[in-house]
Amino acid sequence: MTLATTYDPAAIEAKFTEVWETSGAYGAHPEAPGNKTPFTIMMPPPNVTGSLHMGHALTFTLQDALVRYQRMRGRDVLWQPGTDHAGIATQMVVERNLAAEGLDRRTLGREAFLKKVWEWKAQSGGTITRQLRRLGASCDWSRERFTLDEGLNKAVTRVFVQLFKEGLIYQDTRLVNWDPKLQTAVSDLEVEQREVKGHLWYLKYPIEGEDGTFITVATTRPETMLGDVAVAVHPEHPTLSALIGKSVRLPLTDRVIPIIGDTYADPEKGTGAVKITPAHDFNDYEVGRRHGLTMLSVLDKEARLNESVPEAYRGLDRFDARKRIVADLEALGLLEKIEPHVHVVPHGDRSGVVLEPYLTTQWYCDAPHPSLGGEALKAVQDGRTRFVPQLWENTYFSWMENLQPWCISRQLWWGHQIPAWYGPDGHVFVAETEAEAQQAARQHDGRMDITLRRDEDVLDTWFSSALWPFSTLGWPETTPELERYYPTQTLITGFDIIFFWVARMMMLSLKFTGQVPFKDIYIHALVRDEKGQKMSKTKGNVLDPLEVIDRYGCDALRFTLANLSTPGRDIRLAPARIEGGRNFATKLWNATRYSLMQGCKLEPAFDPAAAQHVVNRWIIGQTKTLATRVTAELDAYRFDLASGALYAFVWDVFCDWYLEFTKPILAGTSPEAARETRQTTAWVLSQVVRLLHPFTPFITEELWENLGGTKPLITAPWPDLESLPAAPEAEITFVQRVISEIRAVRSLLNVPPSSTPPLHVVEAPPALQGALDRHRASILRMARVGEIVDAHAAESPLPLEERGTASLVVGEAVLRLPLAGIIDLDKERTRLTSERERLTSDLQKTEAKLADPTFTGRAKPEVVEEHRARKTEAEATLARLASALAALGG
RNA sequence: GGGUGCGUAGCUCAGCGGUAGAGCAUUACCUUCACACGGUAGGGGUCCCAGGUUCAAUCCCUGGCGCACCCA
Repeated sequence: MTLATTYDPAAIEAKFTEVWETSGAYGAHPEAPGNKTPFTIMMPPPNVTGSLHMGHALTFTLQDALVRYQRMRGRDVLWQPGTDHAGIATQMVVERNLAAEGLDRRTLGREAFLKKVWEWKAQSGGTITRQLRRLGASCDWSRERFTLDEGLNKAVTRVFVQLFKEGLIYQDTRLVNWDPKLQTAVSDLEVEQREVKGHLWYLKYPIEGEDGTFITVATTRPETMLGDVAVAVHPEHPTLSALIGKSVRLPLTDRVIPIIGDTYADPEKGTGAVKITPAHDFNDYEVGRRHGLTMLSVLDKEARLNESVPEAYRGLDRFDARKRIVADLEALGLLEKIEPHVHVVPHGDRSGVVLEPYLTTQWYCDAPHPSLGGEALKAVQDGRTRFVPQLWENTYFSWMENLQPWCISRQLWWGHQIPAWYGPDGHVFVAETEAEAQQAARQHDGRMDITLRRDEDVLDTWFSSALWPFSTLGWPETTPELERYYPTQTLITGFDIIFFWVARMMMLSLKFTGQVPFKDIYIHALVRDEKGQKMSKTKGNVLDPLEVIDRYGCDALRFTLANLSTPGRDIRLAPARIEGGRNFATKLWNATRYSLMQGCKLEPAFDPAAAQHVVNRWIIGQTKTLATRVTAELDAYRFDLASGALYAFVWDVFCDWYLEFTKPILAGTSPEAARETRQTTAWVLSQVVRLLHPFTPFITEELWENLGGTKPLITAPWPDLESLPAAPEAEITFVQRVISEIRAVRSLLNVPPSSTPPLHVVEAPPALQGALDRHRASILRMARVGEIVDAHAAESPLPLEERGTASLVVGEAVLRLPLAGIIDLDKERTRLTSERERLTSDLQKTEAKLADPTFTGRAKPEVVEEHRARKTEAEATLARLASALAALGG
């Protein structure tokens, strides 16, 4: 079989994507596990209507690498795929589409609207999973789940009802973060605090009964003054505290509100007095509760002023109202001053609009409860679940230790509708089905026919994804999958959803299964552009993974992403980096193509432990070292180091040295050595493609097939080379150094590539002489040397200086390159002199250390020993250099 | 304001108590029979600054300075 001259990723990718999936290679096997240990990893479900971006490419590359690795190690792997309904995001898209047709969801009605969303899902829902296949994601697609499918819906309902029964889900009326654009409540996590340049308005409130005296309050939101119910000053404020107990007449209204004492008013800030608007500010809300103040809501769902305000302002948008109120106060002479002011303002992370603290009734989950957040915190503290890199546990801890009740209801239609029904008297019945709710209602009410109204709201999408690790496996049923694959081994995800998702999975998994959902949580970085900026469509700096795949190949992208995945550091991805990955793939392709051309073919009977030729024994030992290294790095989630080790091996060891060393053997006179070399080459390549397969699955599968692999590489066992002998290093290292030295000298002295001078051996102990003999052909070829001769036999009557000779000192060997008429003797002298200077300076440092009794006394013995050896070697090399220089009259 | 991480070659980053590394870029040479997406050789670094610990600090500690992110 021969390989195409040029590597064409597209054809290979299409072929194996198809072959792998249809062959069942991706599937988990609960029914016939044999003696395999399960390995489970949950795919963080992407938005069902989303499309693949570079962040996905990274996370799924790493997941797939881990999964392929574990599969090759003989685990029964379940990589559970699926998608998320992404409530707000999806509903927003569909509403936008409707708006383009001049429709809106309310005129359409709930049922018709949901039909539209399902249509949209049907239309765009397969996009991301198709794209994941192109990335090579080897998940068990036959088990794909969706957060709104029937089984998951059942799990969500079960969990909601049980938590409600335990009092861990409850309704409450309090301030929430309200998104006036989307007209829904959102959770604390969906709030983005943005710093904005605003103003501080100083408003003068007339003191009741004392004409001409005022108290001044500073506010960033003058429009809320219509909802003020008090003015607060610090009880120990030197001047203002005297006003406590008095009242002010609230301008623009006819209301009289009290001046109260509360430590919330900071004497150092603003004027020392603050207006209190409990229905529109989280801090004021607390003050209001402490003082039993009324909560006066002055905004409606769309953040327009409502009927509680004087008629002139009703219906005004909040920002129009601000201008109007400021103008009116100014006209009344009640605006003291305006200062520019930078402050943080909450924005909706989806809608981007300014959020309003808004008084509504919502459903809450008691996340801080010991049986939820408490357990989730403990599980990481006691190591049942481990973060990798570990530092992320601090992020997790700080969140878990300050948990707030989680607002789980959303005023949306796309999602899991809350299983709660209201009776005519407003009593709420929470049940898994309407029939059960009816029954409970009958008992409550005593009547047979009661019309129940279902709660219209849906649950936060993260509520359903929090159940993902077990709901996808069939819970609440006790399925074989749940028994076998839960708890899972590893979760791979980004740090941005530790709170949103990871923490909540921890809570609800522990609560409902009694076990942690995963043992390891591997947190990877964010992909940024080459300047370190977040990729975003508006900035126009996105790299589309699919375009990258088209251009460079999927393996190039995957390898590059894995290689850049340094723990704790973001990835700066530039096209030049991916080019590097592509070049690597091409290099591997060409090396294999060449090997195949040489007739290298996998020989099942080949025993690497029995190889004879030192070059082969060397590369086999190097391969063993590589396999050990890659395995260890993958076990430690060091995808960067594992891929880096493979890169260095393929390029610097296998291609640059081994293949070059084998050329004379293959062209040589010993058929036995040539045969062994062919088999060794094929064997090494077969190990390398296996070790690389998790990173670059497509090209390795293709190469493997061509090398003569019988069963698909995806199912091949992971290399275990522990029993092989270590590499004989010394001889090959010496030969490499000889070749490198000659090349360096030639380059420095501008010896033309076409000239092939002889190499004279002046001095060499028997072992090194033997090495020079054994590797003669390689040295001639790789260093472009004409012949290797004994210097003493070859001595010419002319002095060295006149002949023009370059000297090489390689360990215990001294070699010469006679370069008569070619080299510049001064240059050679300079070269040797600077070499001597460098060594002398090193030697002096080493000697100084050894002369220091505190060093020899306190340093570890092996370190001292190493310095002694260093000294001995430097002295010997210097002596040889000195005689070389002397020969040149230097 | 609280917290975390990062400052190492022109760029992007490894490394780590015992004489500084890679990739890319760059320079010179090479159409050497796998590969120019290549080969060979080279240049390039007060390892942010200042103290401290240590026989020994790029690495550990303290304090700065700068950058990024998270939380309030």
